[in-house]
Amino acid sequence: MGLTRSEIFTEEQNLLASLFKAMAHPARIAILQRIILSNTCICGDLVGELGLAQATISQHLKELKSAGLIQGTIEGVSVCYCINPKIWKLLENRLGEFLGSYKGTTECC
Amino acid sequence: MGLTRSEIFTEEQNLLASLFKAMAHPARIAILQRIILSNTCICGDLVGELGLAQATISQHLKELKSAGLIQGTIEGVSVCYCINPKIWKLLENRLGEFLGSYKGTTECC
DNA sequence: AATAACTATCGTAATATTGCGATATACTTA
DNA sequence: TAAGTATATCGCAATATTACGATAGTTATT
Repeated sequence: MGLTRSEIFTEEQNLLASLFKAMAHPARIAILQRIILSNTCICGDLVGELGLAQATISQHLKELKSAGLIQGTIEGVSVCYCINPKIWKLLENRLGEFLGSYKGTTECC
Repeated sequence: MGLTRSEIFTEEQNLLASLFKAMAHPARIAILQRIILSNTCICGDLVGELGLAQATISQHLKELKSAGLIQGTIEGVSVCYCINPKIWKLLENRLGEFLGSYKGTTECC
């Protein structure tokens, strides 16, 4: 008990859910917004700006990275993160498809 | 500790995160897909189709409902759920804005 | 009124997430 | 090589999520 039964769902359902999950925290939304805003990649700036501990920021970055939403490259002593364009495009497509599949035409409840 | 610090984020960030969170489970994606597919609302059909216990389905429906994504009306002995068009539109707009704010023009990392 | 059918809620166990201090690791510079 | 800077990881505590059996509540049918 207490464990998501991924095996009973389709790959599409699991994929969508995992992408949503990666973005299901305000700190991670904030991080993504910040990365998008300053097109050029940032890193430890986030710690000062978001008001969360360094360990916490690092953990959120790790989650975004393992979901594939961002990528990081070591740049000297710091790490430069940026959006992963490939996954971002995929996200736009799948999400657009999913949300667009509802045509709010017929009233129901 | 162990509690999301919503107060340090913007309303927009918290809103997006909460909507994502509501959809961050394959069962809830499946439920939404099923509701969208059979335009007319369903209910206990989900229990038989998804392979999760009735209590579990009910819990997921409650989460989708409290996030505003779906709405339910009592129809005799059963409950009829359907998409909440207002929130769905809002979701489409906000998400489109958010995802579209990234223009994958300049290479970075 | 009694029974059946459907859904919601309660209680509980297992697992996951969130946040942070402390520490480890990696690179740079003096 | 030593010190400094930046990031990742470990370990832990608090809280949240997931799943389900049991049970309660509600409406329909007999």
